[in-house]
Amino acid sequence: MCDDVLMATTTRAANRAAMESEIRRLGREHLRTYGAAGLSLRAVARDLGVVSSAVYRYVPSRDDLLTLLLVEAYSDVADSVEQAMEAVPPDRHRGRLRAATRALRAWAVDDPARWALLYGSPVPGYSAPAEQTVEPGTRVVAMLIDEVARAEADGVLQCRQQDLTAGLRSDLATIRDEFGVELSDAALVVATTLWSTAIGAVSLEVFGQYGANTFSDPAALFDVAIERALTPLAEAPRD
Amino acid sequence: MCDDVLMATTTRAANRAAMESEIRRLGREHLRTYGAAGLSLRAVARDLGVVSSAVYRYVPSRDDLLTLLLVEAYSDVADSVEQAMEAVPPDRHRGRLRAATRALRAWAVDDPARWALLYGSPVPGYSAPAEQTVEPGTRVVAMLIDEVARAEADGVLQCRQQDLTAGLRSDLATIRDEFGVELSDAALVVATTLWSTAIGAVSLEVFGQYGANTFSDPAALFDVAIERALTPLAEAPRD
DNA sequence: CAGAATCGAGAGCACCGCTCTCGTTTTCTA
DNA sequence: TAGAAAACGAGAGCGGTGCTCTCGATTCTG
Repeated sequence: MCDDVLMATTTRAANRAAMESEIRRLGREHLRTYGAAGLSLRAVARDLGVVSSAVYRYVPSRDDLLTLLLVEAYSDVADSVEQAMEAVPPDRHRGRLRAATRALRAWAVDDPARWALLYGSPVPGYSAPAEQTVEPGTRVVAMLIDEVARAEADGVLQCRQQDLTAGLRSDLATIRDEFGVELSDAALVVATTLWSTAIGAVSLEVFGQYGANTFSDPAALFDVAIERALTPLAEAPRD
Repeated sequence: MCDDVLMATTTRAANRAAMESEIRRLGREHLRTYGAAGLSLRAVARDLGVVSSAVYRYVPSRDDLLTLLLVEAYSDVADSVEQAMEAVPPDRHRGRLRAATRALRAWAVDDPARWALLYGSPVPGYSAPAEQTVEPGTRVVAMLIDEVARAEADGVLQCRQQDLTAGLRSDLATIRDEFGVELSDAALVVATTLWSTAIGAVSLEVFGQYGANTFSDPAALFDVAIERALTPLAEAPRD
């Protein structure tokens, strides 16, 4: 009896857990295959062998499933970047940044649809709930800023001060506070520019802007663009 | 009679022309409002005061309308960039490139949905026909490359040669041929990096990756990122 | 063990892209 | 200028979408 009750209890809960994880899995799969706007709950239901209305027991709406996958993707790419950075010694700032951007690109190339979900055009009619997406969504750029800050602290960042508008100065101050990090305006500009360049280069490649068969070695092109963005950082020995 | 015939003749043709331009206009409007994936021929038909099947007399399919708007957008942004560049004297290469990227950003900020159509995630299930989109789609980057090439020819481009892989060298050679322009590998890297940075910075801003109220002056941030990408170019007098 | 919560199925609503047919109107041509 | 041909708009229809509601059946719980 007790066993029965426990069985029964776990049966329900286990079924629910299995269902939810299966929906996520199929969601990822459909995202990969059909893209964000092509994500269809009915199709997921079909693959699940269940009628369309049934999935609404587990997922409030299509947009909520999208949010789920969005948060998951942000976390995945951030984990991937983090892992790549940590594989390089902490004092090799340039090497760590290089590894970070390479991991970013590799993740995107491996799953273009999820990259599109994160950094592509917003899905029409869908706006990601900030309270769920901001934290995982800022992890990557936070790591870049942090690394540049540590490079500056170590005195290996050589960049001439640019003329900045008062508005921009105050914006940069806000960001500094937000990420809780100490670095100069110039260093912060280096970090955000690196970020822009990386996002731009990856998106151009992944979204097919280079044309079908233009580059046989897009990774090499990506690297030289990143190296250009990294010029203010001194090369560490054996970097 | 002759008048009648002419009237009649023009009535048909004029009606068709008016219809087609109205569909384009409504297409642009819907694109702006609902995004690429939200572009619906039925909705256009409704706004046109006509039954849905009627618009198929003028547009073969939804995707063809999308292609139409895509080509139009590529041409618009290229025109805008071209105009901005031509407003700066031909010898001020850095100033011209600055003006070009600023025009690019201004165009995108003014119409984010069309920017998304050009440089955002591809619309699922839709792939732009290369024979129609490649030419207008490469105009902007062609202008950037051309300007950098002329800067190098004028001897105002100072960039140290990077180590490039053999594959990348041959890719760059292909591009040089494609655009029919003479410039060094290093200069071509400068140009493509500038392009990446510009696209990345604009997309980050327009797609809302900076967060809702992070930057009060995103144009200033864009400018400093571009200036960093433009460092290899000497400043012209009074630039 | 009975009441409550949960579940899957199914019908239904409004929307989508797209195709086909059917009268009407306009244009071309003999 | 009269008749053939082309173009046109309306409407019905097909299969797809997200999402809501109801209705029995199952499962949990007090």
